[in-house]
Amino acid sequence: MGNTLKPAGETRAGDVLARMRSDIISCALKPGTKLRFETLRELYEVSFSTLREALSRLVAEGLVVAEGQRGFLVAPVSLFDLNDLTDVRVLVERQCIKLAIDRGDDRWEADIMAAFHRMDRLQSRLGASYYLSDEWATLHSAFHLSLVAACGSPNLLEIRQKLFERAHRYRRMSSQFRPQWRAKDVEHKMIMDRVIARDTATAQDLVDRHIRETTENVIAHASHLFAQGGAGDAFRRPDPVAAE
Amino acid sequence: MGNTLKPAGETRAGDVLARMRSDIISCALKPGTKLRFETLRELYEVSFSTLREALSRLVAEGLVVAEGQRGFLVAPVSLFDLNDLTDVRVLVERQCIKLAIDRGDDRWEADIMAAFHRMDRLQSRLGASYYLSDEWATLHSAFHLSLVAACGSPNLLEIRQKLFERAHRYRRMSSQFRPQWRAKDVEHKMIMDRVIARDTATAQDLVDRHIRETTENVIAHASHLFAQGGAGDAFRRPDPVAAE
DNA sequence: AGGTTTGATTATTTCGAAAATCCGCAGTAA
DNA sequence: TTACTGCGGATTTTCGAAATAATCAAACCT
Repeated sequence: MGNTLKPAGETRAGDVLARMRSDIISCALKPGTKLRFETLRELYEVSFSTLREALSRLVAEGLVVAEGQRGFLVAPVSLFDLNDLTDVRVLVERQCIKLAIDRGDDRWEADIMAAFHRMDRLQSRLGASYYLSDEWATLHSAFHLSLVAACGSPNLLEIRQKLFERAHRYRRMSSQFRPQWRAKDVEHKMIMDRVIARDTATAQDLVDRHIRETTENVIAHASHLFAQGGAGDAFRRPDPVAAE
Repeated sequence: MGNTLKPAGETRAGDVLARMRSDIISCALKPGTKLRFETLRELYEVSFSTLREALSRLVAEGLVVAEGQRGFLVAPVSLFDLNDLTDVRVLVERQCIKLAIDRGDDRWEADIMAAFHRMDRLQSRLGASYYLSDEWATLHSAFHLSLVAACGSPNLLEIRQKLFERAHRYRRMSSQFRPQWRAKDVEHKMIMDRVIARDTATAQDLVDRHIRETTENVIAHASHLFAQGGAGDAFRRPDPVAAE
């Protein structure tokens, strides 16, 4: 049991994967742009094979799409996709909440409170613009995961996590414009309370609203970014996205 | 608008992907087997890079799991995974059915009947052992897809399709032993009738039972194939979410 | 003897060049 | 003009070898 702890020992592909994911979510790589290998090779300082590896994994996460043998593309954003994504997330999250409340134990409750506390403390420390911090995003993700971690379904959790990551990009697009995140603080606390009180129906409804209201916020403040022509880009004109 | 204009132009990686998927589903590559590159390179007659490409995509489909920097593994099967998979499929399929019935048009109804007819005719032609045929499996898959094709949610359909593929491997494991598929014929017809009649609740229940009964059948006849050692707590580890 | 380190062996990951493919454009014919 | 065909440049995909990491076993220390 010598090396159970190796957070530093990461593969090069894993490193590039993480950097590209971050760049895509932060829109440093804009939605819809073509990903040319030569350009990426300079940008991330790796070879073709390593890039291909990272690209393949990002395709699996839905952040990159493969265009046959015509290369790769940053997954486009659209109003349609955002709404669809939201509906699927609500379906999955409601089920996760239900199962977690049915199956969760004391340890699970404690983990939720710990995750909330960490997120809450960092919020206080960072002040008004916490929602721009990558560190807060991580704790926010961990909090929502802790709520459903006890659901007992690895398959559901994996699906949920992928959807969460994709939604994260949309959230980020709006948060850089106008922060309407103030109300989210209390919402998180309310959700935690109802979950730990094992009030399934109310907890589900709160999470449902939590997700849908965030989506509406994004649509209100950032939808101009993905109305096909609007986004300015330094490289090429965005291709009209194939309908299906 | 026809984007189905390239059936011949396939990449080498795509070809290997298809062959490996087929071999995994048919259990020619047994669950839990370590996939050594050198072996695979001889078996499929391609190079490391091409293999890696195919492997990556199979990981995305859940038919192969990656073990850090310790190579790849055919995704193990277990009673736990089968039950979990079934529950998630029921959740997703019920929602798909509901949405499709809400949103489907005449064209959708016609497509369902066409898909059923093709499946039904092939069944008659092949006789008693139709369920072993790859061609029938394709038509069966197409029939179930046609039922939900009008649901209007690309994200949900993509998730559904991946789950369907994984379940296919389990179905195949039992069908090679003892065929209990006789009743499925009438079930398919009943489901089609209730869907086209827009009887949402009944259609959902029928599909629900259709899936769960198949799972029970698999457990009854093939579970001895995946009772490897103890409980499957060491199976399928996706991305560890960085807590800190 | 038990447990740990060292070193050889095996397997995976990464690399950059070579082959295959795609895209745009010019030239030709209807 | 409009549509078809064949070249030239650019991009992706594939290849096999070299570098990196993991595995196993024998030797070493306690």
